[in-house]
Amino acid sequence: MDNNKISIKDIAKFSGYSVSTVSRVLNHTGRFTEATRKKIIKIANQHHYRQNVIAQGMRSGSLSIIGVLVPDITNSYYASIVKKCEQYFFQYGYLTIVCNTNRDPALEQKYIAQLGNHFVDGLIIISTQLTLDNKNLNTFIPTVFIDRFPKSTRNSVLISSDNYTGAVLATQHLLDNNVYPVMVTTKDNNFSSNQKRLRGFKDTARKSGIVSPQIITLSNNSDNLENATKNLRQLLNNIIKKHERSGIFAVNDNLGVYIHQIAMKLNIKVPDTLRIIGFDDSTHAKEAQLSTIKQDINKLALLSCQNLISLLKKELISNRKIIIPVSLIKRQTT
Amino acid sequence: MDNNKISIKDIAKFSGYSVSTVSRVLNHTGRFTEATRKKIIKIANQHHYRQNVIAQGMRSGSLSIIGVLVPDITNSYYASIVKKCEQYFFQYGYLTIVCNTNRDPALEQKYIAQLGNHFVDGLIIISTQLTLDNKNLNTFIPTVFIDRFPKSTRNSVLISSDNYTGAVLATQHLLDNNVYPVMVTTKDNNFSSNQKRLRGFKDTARKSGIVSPQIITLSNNSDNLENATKNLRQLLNNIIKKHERSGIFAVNDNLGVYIHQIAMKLNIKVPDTLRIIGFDDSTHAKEAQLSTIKQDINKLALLSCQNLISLLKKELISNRKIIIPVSLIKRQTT
DNA sequence: GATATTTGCGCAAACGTTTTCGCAAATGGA
DNA sequence: TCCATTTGCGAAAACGTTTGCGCAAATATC
Repeated sequence: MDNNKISIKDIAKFSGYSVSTVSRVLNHTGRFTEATRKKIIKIANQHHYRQNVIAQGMRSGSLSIIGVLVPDITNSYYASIVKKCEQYFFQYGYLTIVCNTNRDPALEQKYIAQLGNHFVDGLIIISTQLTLDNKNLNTFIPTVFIDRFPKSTRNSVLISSDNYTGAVLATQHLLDNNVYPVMVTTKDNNFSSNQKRLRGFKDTARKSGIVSPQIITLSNNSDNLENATKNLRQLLNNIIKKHERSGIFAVNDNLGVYIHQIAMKLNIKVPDTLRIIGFDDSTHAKEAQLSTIKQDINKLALLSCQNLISLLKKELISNRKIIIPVSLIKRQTT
Repeated sequence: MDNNKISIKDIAKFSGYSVSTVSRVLNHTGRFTEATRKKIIKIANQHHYRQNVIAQGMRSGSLSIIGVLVPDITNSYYASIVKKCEQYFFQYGYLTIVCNTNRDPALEQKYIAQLGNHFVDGLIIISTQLTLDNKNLNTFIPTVFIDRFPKSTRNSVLISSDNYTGAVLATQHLLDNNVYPVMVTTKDNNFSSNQKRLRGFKDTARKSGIVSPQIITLSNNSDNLENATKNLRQLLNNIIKKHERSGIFAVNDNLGVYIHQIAMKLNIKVPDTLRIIGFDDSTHAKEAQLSTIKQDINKLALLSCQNLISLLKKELISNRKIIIPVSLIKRQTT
């Protein structure tokens, strides 16, 4: 029985034609008679011939694969991006290798090193490192960085949402609600996106006359919120004691939803006593009816894909740092 | 400047050694002096040599890639499985190509055909087709099918949760609550998993004396729940009018959570007037405090990976159809 | 010091394609 | 009928590895 090891050579042998003719027929290039085409195709089908992309890649120098690195595909934000990318690239003839870096810089490096061995034509990276050690990126693989950028890059495009303006919108929204704004964030604030959100909050609060805007940094990262619960209860109680009308700007929706839940457990009325706004517009936020700043994930993903394709085609790229507008979504928590 | 096109040949030239010696040094195989090793490694590093997996694949016949097909990576159930698989396979030296089949059988076929061209060593498939047309699977790629199985398979392992028993547990739980059980499902019920859940419900309800158990099939699939809202409102009202204490067994958590939300909007008290139980134990269910049947996703994914690796190693596999136990999770909706 | 063994390394083939070049046969134009 | 062009197809090289084989030099054995 012929299992899957039928090559173009075998077909050449069986059909009596040469390897080159078989190749031309199979690729519909060059010259051949309709008669030979039929014979060759027939034999190829009979033997369940499958083209060997490895050998093709050997010749062309490419496997037509794109690598996508995300911290954790279980997170709906990353999942959405990965899905869009995968579907977009498939239309352009690329398959997508997905890597969960698990917020581990060393693992991220491993993946990049591995993918750098001529596996992929291009990369989409949502990095977990503040300064991406680009030792492994010096193979100059065309790369689109989303949200978090390495210090210096070559052959790449940087894309992110407008985190600063988003924070301004959120803070201003709280101020417009006539509440005292407090920002709650996590230790992950070495991410450039989080830093921009902090800055937007501070600037806006100061502009409204608050001299030293209050920022609460929880000790744990956003994955491990449970551990921060005790702190959070105290903090929430403190906040509502201090200002009779206060509003929390949570650095992301996960945190915002979590704060909302704790407030409910503490019988703190939202939005009457406490207002809450998040950032991201995740599915969680939708379900919890959390006000938030909406990132245009579709646009983000689409632009990432388009720019990567442009990089691959070596087209001229005018704007190598793209900022995508965000918008305020008012829901029940403000 | 040497970009990323440095081959083992170039290093041979630069170092004065032969290609074979360079290869042996780089792979730490065969014989060579420490001195030559140092020289070669140095030159390789200087020129940023990266091994070419395509050429290696050419020789070995494999790229060490696994393909994972899921309907939609945005769904947390599939995302969890993909993540586990990807991480497991990476430890074993495999990268993972992820494909969103988008519940489109034709697209699924396209992916399988593409991956069949010697791209992958093995496949994990959560199919969207009732009967998987295995024309493209006759390349005998080792495959693990999760949840939904094709009619006939070769070189594959089938794995799913115990959907039947899960449905029995859910239904019995409602009966134990002394409520009249109604099952709500969607048009996706051509999936073998859903069919098993239906059967489990019917059997259990009948056993309790209900002659013709009530099953409501919503017209739209689980992605498009909004369109079913109007129906659902009427249905819920009908149900609670008919039986003073009723309980809904939703075929999956998405649907269960959705029903819960609508019930709240209709001011139907849950669990007092209406009890609800879902299936899957998704994150949504946790957040909504929905009672549910918990699938052991970790075990499911782990066994899938282990069995695929076994298939790849051509190990003897005793059990080619694996059923994973489920358990009842009682929360606030029952 | 002669023989046997080990060591270090090079040669060349092979993996499955695609593509350039060239040649013979077929076709066209007068 | 003769020459020019077109057509169909084959030979061979190339892509970057790995690896079996062999050979000379180095080392060990007595």
